[in-house]
Order: sequence, then structure tokens, then C-alpha cells
Amino acid sequence: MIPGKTIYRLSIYNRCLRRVEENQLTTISSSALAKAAGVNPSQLRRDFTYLGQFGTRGLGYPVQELMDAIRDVLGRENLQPVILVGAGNLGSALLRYQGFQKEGFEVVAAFDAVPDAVMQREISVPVYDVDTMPKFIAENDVKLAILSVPVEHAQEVANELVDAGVQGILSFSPTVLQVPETVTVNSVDLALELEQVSFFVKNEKISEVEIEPTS
Amino acid sequence: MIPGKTIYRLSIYNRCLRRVEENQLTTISSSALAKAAGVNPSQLRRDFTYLGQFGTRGLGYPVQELMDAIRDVLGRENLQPVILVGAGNLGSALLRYQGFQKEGFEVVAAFDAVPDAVMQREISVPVYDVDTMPKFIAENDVKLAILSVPVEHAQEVANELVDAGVQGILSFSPTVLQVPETVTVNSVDLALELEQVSFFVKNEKISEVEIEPTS
DNA sequence: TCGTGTGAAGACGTTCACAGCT
DNA sequence: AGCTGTGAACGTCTTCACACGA
Repeated sequence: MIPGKTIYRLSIYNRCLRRVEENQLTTISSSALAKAAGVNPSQLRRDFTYLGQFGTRGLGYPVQELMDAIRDVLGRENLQPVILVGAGNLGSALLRYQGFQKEGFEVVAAFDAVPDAVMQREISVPVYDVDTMPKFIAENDVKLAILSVPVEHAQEVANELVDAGVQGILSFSPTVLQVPETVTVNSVDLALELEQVSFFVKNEKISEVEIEPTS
Repeated sequence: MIPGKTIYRLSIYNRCLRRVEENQLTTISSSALAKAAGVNPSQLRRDFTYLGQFGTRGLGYPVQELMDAIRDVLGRENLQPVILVGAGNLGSALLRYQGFQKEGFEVVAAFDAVPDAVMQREISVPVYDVDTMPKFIAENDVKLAILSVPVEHAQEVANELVDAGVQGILSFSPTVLQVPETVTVNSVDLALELEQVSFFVKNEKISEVEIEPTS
């Protein structure tokens, strides 16, 4: 079983490797890739042992094979359908965000309590009334949802998502969602992230804050 | 020295306590608060030992004193000025986001390469040309910045921020920023967070993914 | 010689279990 | 009885250091 933190870093390596690939390199050493990813070379090598072993001593890792191996673990051959709930302020920005597509996700539909108000904002994804959400989830076999509704409705909507069959939620609400343990929740709390930065700045430490997995 | 993970959780406890306070409770037990925060009671008590000790055995913690103690550690008596760079898609949504204010931050100005294009989007924060940024930072003694420029300009802008005197950056670019170790960087990578959820869903584990500090 | 793969050590974080206070 | 505070056990993650292959 691969640790969550390793999974997170594999995603980072994957990104870095794409840039390496663009530069026409066919192999890369652990130290070079580690530097690009902002981690320790030993850690990177340790992470790669979970992929089996195919680095060449004295040379490095074959870029293409490495990418294939990582993608294999992350299970990202085909596009993952995702829905978004709450197309307000943050939600509509996320709908326009291209980064999800780049990583192999497709936001197939959005839901909002007042879909009309959202329509005009140059969004290519269809926005439906939130009442139709459970039906859509069931019919399209959606497993992943992005939750960007106001905090006071977050738990309520999360319950609906879970009942409808969603198995993973990326939440942007500053609250702790209570869900069955069969459901995976990852919470991104923007204010908390800023608070973290603030703390370490105040305490003027030589404290490098890294991005971290949500194991 | 307080561990980064504890700091992160202190912020969560702080949020939960606000709700407890609204319910007119004057004391709360570790188990009740831990449940609300989604952590283990032992861990919560361990976290609180960093605040000194003022829980009452057999009773719990005094809500008000606890909040004061946490706020004292987080150093959040007064409003922290923050600037935002890159008022595009995501950036302008962040400008309209109220969550930062609620946690005691004030976004005092935004900067963009094309400020005119941003002006009309019902934003209350002034948007300036990015060229004026270093001057603004120096004059207003800004220590924190939110970075939401396109990935290809992220490093470049980060360098400018650091040169101008910024000490903490909350970045939304899917890249690893290289900064001096005196500067704190916290990176929120939206696609990676979604990828995390996706992985644990695919592997149908009983794997509760929690929000985590960026230590 | 260069760089991987890995045992072993170390650092860190979490949880248990219970003594002791109210 | 109820709940905190904490030593000690445990588990996880990171880093070192070096054997070994190319």
C-alpha cells in the first residue's frame, strides 16, 4: 500500500516530468528531479520504490517509463467526470479554471440553487438547478464532486452528494464535513492556508512551508 | 516551538470555538471539541499543552480563555494587510471571497498586468498595474501576498514579491516556487487536491482524507 | 565514477492509558 | 464520576550512508 504523502508527491513528480519531457530529455537523475519538485533526493528514490524498480544506476530514470508508471498508479488513463456544486463566487471561477482539465478531469456539469444568475458568466459548462443533482449523479455515474457552496449549506449538500452516490468530495468550505468513512473528503480551506503563512512569517523562522498531501 | 501541524489545528479549533461561543457555552470538553474539529481527543489535549495548561479536570476548557490563548499564539490581534497579484479568473474570485476578512486579513490592494480588464467585475478592492507593485509593498510595509497569476509567470512574480520585501506567499500556481529560505511559501494546488480525492476513491479504501497543515 | 536501491537510524506525529485534580 | 495532563508506546515519514550495478 502506497502512503498518501507519496501519492501526493507522485502527482508533483508527474508535473515536473512533463516539463522535462518537453525539453527532449530521455533520462533524469533523482537529484535533478528532486530539485525541481522541491524534495530530498532520497525521498524521491524511496517514493519510486513503490513503483517497482527501473532506474538505471549511474544514469537515472527513463522519463517516459517513469511517467507511465506514475500514471498507472494514479490511475489516470481516462478522463474522470466531476461535477461542481455551488457556482457562486469561487465556484464559477473554478468552472473557468483550466487546471483540472490539464490533469485529466472533466467538469461535466455544475449545480446551483439559482442557475439563472450564473448562466451569463461566460461558462462553457452547463449549470443546472441543484434539485436535479441526485438524478444527474445517478444517471451519469459521477463519483467525484467539487463542493463550493456557502458554508451554511455545506453539510446539507454533502449529505445529498453522498446519498446520490458520490464517493469523493473536494470541499472549499471552512468546516469539517461529517461523512461515512467510505467517502473520501479533501478540504481546502483558503483562510486557513493564509493563516499558516501568516504564522510562520510572524515567527520569522527559517521554516520552509511545503505543499503537503492530505493523507 | 509549536509544530506546524498543531498550528494548523489550532486554527480549526478556533473556528469551532466561535460556533461554541455563539451557543452561549462557557466550557467545553476535549472530546466534544475534538469531535467538532474531526480529530482525536488525545491529540487535541496534546495540542493544547503548547498553550500552557488551563483546562479544569473534570470540567473541560473555558471557551473564552481558550480562544484568547489560541489567538495569542496565532498572533491575530490586529488586521493583517495582504495584497493579491493576478486578478484573473481565480484571483478575482478570491478578491470577492469573504473568508479572509473573517479570519482577520484585509486584502488592501490587487495587482494585474491588465488592471482595466478587471475593474468592472464588482470588486471593492482597488486594482493597480503590476508595475506599481514593488513601490506599494515598500510604502505600505506589506508582508503577505496571494499569488494567482498564470503558471508561466509565477516564479517571475514571486521573485519580484520577495525583492520588494514580502515574507509570505500563498500561491495557487501548480509549480514549485524557488524562494530564499527566509520566505514562507504555501502552495495550494487545486488539481492536485482533486487528484488526491480521485486516487483514494479509485482504490476504494477506508481512507479518511483529512485536511492537513502545510508544515 | 555516477546514481540507484535500501537497511538502519532518526525525527516526528499520534494514540494509549492512567495518574491526579475538581 | 468526569475530564485534563502526560509518560510511554507506537506508528509513520524522512534522511543518512553505503553497497552495488552500469
